[in-house]
Amino acid sequence: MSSEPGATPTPLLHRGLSHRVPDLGALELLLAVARHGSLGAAAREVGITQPAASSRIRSMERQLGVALLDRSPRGSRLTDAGALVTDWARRIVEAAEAFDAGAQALRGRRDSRLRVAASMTIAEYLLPGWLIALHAERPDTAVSLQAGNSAAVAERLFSGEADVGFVEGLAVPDGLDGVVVAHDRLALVAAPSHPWARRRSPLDPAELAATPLVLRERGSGTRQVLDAALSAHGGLAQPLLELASTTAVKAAAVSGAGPAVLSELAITEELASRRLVAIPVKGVLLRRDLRAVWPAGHRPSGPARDLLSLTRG
Amino acid sequence: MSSEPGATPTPLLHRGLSHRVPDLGALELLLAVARHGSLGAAAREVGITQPAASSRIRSMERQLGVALLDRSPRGSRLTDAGALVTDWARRIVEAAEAFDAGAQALRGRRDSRLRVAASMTIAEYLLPGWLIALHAERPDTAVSLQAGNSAAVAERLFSGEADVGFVEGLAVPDGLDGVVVAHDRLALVAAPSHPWARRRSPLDPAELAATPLVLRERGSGTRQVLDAALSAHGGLAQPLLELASTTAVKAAAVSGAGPAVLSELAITEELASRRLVAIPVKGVLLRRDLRAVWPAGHRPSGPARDLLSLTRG
DNA sequence: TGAGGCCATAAGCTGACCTTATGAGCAGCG
DNA sequence: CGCTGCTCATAAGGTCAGCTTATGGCCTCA
Repeated sequence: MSSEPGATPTPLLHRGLSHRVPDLGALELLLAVARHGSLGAAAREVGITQPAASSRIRSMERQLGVALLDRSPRGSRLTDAGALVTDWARRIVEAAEAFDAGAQALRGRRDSRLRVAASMTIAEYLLPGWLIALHAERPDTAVSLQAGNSAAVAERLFSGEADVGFVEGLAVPDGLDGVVVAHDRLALVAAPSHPWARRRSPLDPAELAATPLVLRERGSGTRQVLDAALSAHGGLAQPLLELASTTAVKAAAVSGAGPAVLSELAITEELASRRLVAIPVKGVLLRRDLRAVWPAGHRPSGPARDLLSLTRG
Repeated sequence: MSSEPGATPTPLLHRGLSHRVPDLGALELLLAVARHGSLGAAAREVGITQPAASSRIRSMERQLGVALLDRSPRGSRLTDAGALVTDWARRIVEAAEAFDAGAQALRGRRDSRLRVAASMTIAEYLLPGWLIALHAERPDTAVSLQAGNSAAVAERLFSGEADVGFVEGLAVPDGLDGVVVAHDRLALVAAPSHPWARRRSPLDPAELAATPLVLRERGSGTRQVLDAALSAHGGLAQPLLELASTTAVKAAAVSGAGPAVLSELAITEELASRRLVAIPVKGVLLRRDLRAVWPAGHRPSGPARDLLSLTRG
């Protein structure tokens, strides 16, 4: 059993998150206890027996090294630490709900009642939330999702493979009608250690254009918007790095490779924790519209309409 | 083994999230595969054998009903669906990292190198992110966290039980110095079905003051700010509901009980998915400062300084 | 053509988590 | 006072997911 004596500088702390964070089932159980004020009632809600719930919460307390519940013969209430842990747990569970909503749509069969085609950014950041909301209002709507670029979305709409599409970009593709459902601003960001992070005055667009950046590859939606916005200021400099995914660009920027331009949607987490810092730029509108689209003249009805009414009220 | 033919209209869909979402270990493994482009390399990173990784990813694909990887004798790459799933998975893992950072601080012993006392809102929403960032820069800083209201934070600082504190509120408690590290705006929100959600013009403060709201109990930070802001407009009406936690208020608002006033920090998720809608209010500044604080004259040094430099650059 | 990367399969072990059965503490009530 | 009904805890036993090791096939490159 790995009884090698020396070694392991950081003692056992590096066996991965999953050994330090309770699994989803335990977190759901904890939320249920918080709601009901009782282990037994929570157990019933999640479909296990009371002893199972008792033991599971107890091993979670052992794992975390923190007492979560005040148990009494009249029920169980969260301790102060327990309340905090429960709130953090709720965020994991919410992320898991979004994952689940997305995964179900991805698996969705062709006979789904609502077939959605969406661009990557929208599928990644916005759609799971919409699907959760849709499920809350119309629980029996089976949704299927296909992700692709604007051209692929348009094609699926024309061929009848999709009921409604979502695209990001400057204009509505030919032959489609659409409404704007959200906006996405592009932000210039850098690691906090970058000199620009300390600037007090907004950056000049020409200076931005002249500086090599970490970017998505040519042809991506983000890159197009940026190209267009900076064409009046001398055009984009040769990129510092060209990467294939938003995630890769983000990782490069966080690790200090250089400044990057990314969708606000992609970086809220990083900004909140100051892994990245936004750098204001003077007078350049790095904004793009996110639109719901459908074949011209065929305004969506039924489930597609339900979905749209969620996205834009 | 459940070989019943017909039946089950919603087949087994209600056994809880944890049966439909892969566990954290599997998600971490997937992220590692995405990074390395190889099951074997990913397995090494997370400390398991290659066959274990292979089988785990495969059962994840079975569970989700979606192919995640294109396997080849030269490695494995994400499919399109796999890329989406991986992005959604990353959000779960990030939430888990925040949970872990918070939980470690909560468990932290008194001999930790950095002892933090923070108000609930800050401990809940901001601190985990800061701790992740701190850990990235100073991996061996052991942090302990105690949560409480402003008075408790001040007390811990005076008694030397804490090295630095974080409070929300209108003013710095007596005897403490501080700097503003972030702002928190209070927002008026309601379920999308509420009439106010359809308003085009901003609400009049007097009308807001006159309407019964879902609120935290008297004495909470949020409530104080709201009271102060509306005292000039006739004072707050009798609350519709008075609840003990931010979460409970949020849940009530989402379920349509009535309009509520909540911290922006608490509702980003709900706004993004339109489970809640923000309602503009005319000319009332519902803003409060979030401050780092320390005993007057004893500017923080060492680890506390490191933490502060993360929160405000 | 052999070395070294990739992935898949098979057989066997372990441990986490479930169940059922039971007991003990506290409240309300006739 | 003792019954009923709620709470939580403990004990004993079964099941299954996920791990390991051992192996084999495919592809590339020197």
